Amino acid sequence: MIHRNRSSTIADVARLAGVSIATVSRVINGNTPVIESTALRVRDAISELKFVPRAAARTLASRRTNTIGLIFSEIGGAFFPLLLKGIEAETRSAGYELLIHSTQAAHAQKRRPLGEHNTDGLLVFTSSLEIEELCRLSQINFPLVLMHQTPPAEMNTPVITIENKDGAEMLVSHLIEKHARRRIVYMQGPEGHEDSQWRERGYREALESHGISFDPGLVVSGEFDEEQAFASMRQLLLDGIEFDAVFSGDDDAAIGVYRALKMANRSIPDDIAVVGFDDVQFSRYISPALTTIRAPIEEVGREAVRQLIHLLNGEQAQSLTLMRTELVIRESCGCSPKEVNP
Amino acid sequence: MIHRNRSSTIADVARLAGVSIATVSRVINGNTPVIESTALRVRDAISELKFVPRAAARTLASRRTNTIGLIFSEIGGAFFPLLLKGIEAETRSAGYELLIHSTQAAHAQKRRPLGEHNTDGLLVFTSSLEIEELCRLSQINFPLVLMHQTPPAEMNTPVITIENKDGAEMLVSHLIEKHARRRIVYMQGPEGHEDSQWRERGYREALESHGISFDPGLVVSGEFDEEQAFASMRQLLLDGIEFDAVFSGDDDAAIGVYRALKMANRSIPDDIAVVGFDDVQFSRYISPALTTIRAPIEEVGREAVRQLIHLLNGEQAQSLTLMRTELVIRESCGCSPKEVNP
DNA sequence: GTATACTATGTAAACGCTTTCTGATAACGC
DNA sequence: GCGTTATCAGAAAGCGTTTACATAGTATAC
Repeated sequence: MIHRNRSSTIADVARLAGVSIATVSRVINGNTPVIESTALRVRDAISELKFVPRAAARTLASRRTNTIGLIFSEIGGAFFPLLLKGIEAETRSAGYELLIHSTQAAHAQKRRPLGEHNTDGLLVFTSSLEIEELCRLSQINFPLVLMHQTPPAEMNTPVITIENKDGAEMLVSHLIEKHARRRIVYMQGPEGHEDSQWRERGYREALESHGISFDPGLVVSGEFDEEQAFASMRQLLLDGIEFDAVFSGDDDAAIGVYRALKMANRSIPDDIAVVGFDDVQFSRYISPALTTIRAPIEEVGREAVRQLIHLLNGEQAQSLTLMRTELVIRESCGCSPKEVNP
Repeated sequence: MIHRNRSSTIADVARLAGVSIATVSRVINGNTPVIESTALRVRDAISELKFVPRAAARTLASRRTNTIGLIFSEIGGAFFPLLLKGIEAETRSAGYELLIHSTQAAHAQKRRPLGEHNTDGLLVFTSSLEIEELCRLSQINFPLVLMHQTPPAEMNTPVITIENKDGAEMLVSHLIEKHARRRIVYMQGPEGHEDSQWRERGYREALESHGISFDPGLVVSGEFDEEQAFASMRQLLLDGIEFDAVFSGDDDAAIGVYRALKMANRSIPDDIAVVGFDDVQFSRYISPALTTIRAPIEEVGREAVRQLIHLLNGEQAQSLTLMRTELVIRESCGCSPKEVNP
């Protein structure tokens, strides 16, 4: 067994190229001019020794980690891959590394959270970080960008989110205008969930602008969750509440609604129209295909990174970025299919 | 504007606690005994100053990054979130950080890849890293664990993968035994894809053990992709090839198969039974619900991390870990539904 | 031709920890 | 009581870079 020979350092390169380590550093970083002939010798030496600078040493000396941290609470959601994809791509092309962290219950306290000690800036998804820590970071002026979460009033942290209200309004208006629905159920997401609050606002505004009065009895809990939506829908049916459409809050909940309605032999969309929100992968495949709202999740990720990079460069960042949402009409609202779907 | 006051260092803590920095370090790392009364003073000082050690300085001094790298090629796939979830959770509970990297075309060369310089060990998913780099890392004895990819012969790198062959065999045997299918199409994945090769082997063995001779005309390209599967299936139908079942290679391809069959007015499963592989989220929701194979993806991720940790601890790792797969019977094979699905 | 201003490179001091070596004190055996 | 061994804590030497400062050499100005 050969000992793992300590890999080469900048000093080895300097020796081989016959220059000082400072010059090697300059060639690598390209921030100070080095005469081409010298640079060439250095580059040759680098590739001959397969030299790769140690990230830790650079960080220690330069006080920049070259790393962005991402904090989120759940990997589960169907949109997470898209978000991550956008973040990863943009982080990459900005020349940063990406450190990720979920704050699932179990290990929360065990780990040192991401922060000044190992990242240059942080991307925080919804409420995955305690307000307290958020404030601390904000106070020490640590670069921070929030996604789908408005910061406490005194913090001036950039936020990227989607047009929840507009999306919901489009959906509900479509049900009212094109399908003459008047008694539309809204299923709320988890308590205090910002996306849900905005969607509810859009729902209300759509009702209002069409002269339909708001009926609190039509707002139930769906929790953005199939099972909870199923239970709430059954209850609604058992209670004999009358309604002709359901805005399920999100696509996951729509599945629960479908199950409950089918079990009760209500036809979708003839008896009850159903619409979701998110346009996750399965939405086009369920039967009838789900009318929903598509949000540019990947773009949310990219934009969040861009704003963070602005902050890292000491530039001004946009304090609120709202991404446009888009109505995706399929069959569950009562429109006719445009294509064959399984 | 207040200057961002340089955050406190180990020296500040030492001063406040009236000890040397060495003692502070020992209290933090807990690897050398420190008398309790002293330790207490140090801990108080740490929390008073809100001291958090700089990762870079620790890494530089200790030559351990405390970080695991994950390399993959595509975030897209439906199983990626599960894999990541397993990896994240296990990494976390082992006390490591997780650095992720995708090798999507565009930025591949632009970035310094993950490696010795910024991680302690690497998790590599399928063929996301060039063989060359893989060999280099292996040669310098860098801790490496592969997922769903067998290493080149001379490398002795641990591999975690799933029982592709057994799964395929279960599926095909089920079609033969329970549904009396004899002419079963197999749709291959991408050229050289290991999962696909094993699935094909399972397919063949199932045929053989039931006395059905292998017909190369029933093996077509599906590429694990909806569109490609759709095209291949249409071609098969146009060519008038006779078959009574399709093993689509994976669930994505099954969607394409569904579309082609419906378009040709062939009933699933009465005319043609269809089975997939992976059990992604939509499989239970499409109609008819897809019979498929479920693999413990999350567990693959966890196990990969565990093996890597073994390596990091200088212990022996298992060279091959095969995760058991499970037959999920729904309707598309011809079995009757057990529950109401949308 | 000397004074001046650049330019390209070298020197050496950080950066903030871990860890080896060493010393002081206390505990122990006899 | 003295020598020996444990135990705890400090001093100081790195770890491998970046970068402020110094210097030598060259071009520019007069």
